[in-house]
Amino acid sequence: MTERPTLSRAELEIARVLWSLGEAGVRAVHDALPDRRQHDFTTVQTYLRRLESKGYVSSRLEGRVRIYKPKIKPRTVIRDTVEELVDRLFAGESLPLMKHLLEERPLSDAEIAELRQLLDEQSAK
Amino acid sequence: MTERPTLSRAELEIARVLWSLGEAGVRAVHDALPDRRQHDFTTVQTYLRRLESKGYVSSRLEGRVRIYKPKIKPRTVIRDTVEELVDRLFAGESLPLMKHLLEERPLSDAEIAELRQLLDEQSAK
DNA sequence: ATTCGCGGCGTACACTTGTCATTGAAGGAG
DNA sequence: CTCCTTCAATGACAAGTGTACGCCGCGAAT
Repeated sequence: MTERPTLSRAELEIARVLWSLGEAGVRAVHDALPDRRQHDFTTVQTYLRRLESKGYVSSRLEGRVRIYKPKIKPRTVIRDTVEELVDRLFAGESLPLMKHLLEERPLSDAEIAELRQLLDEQSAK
Repeated sequence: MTERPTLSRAELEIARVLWSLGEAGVRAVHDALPDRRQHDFTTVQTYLRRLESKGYVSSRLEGRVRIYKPKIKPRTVIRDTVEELVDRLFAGESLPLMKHLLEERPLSDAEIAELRQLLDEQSAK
């Protein structure tokens, strides 16, 4: 089993942005971060470097710019991260987390419909 | 707004155990931890001490044993923690997290029914 | 009394994380 | 050519985190 170190909170966000961009240099990632969480350019650079040393992304030098590319799929990272959260905060039960989400964060009708859909598929199996 | 420092992953689990016990000394918390995550007694003691200094629990000396008691409700901690996760890993959208949970972690029929129930209440409003 | 076992309390210590400052090369503006 | 902007590459550093160890005192067992 390939044991990768886990990602810190800040690194998770950088990873997410990189997934959404596909591939990108430091500047692009920096600019794509949500306003309320602006970091210094070099901070983002450090995160990306660490992401690489932890094995989550790869990079190549393109001209004078280093381009980073995700190496591990979102799915995988999300699975690991969520599993750990559920483990620690909900004793391994995912239902309470879902209930929390439903109660705490309002969903649009469309979203509710979508969830119903998914539930149907689940029980169909 | 009372700004409390956030809890680390390990501290979250200790907090969860303490909520489930209501009040407890170090030994009780230590013994209530899941097998796969046993820590040294004094490690648990340290976590509890830190939880207290971060303002999440209070304690009193009862005889020669220090009893810890949660000060912040699970609800609150869960809200903050989940919100941060959703923010960083899902750009603030909770639906993708729900979808992930549904796809990745199988639910029993009873649980599915319970969720349907909740969805109904949501859309009723 | 002496010795155990348990818990409290203080302290430690390496590793991780968040956050930059610096230094230096490379290209474009003038 | 010279200056300015833009990155890359490093180095740094304080705070946070995981994980104890050691000494001390108390009450129970010998």
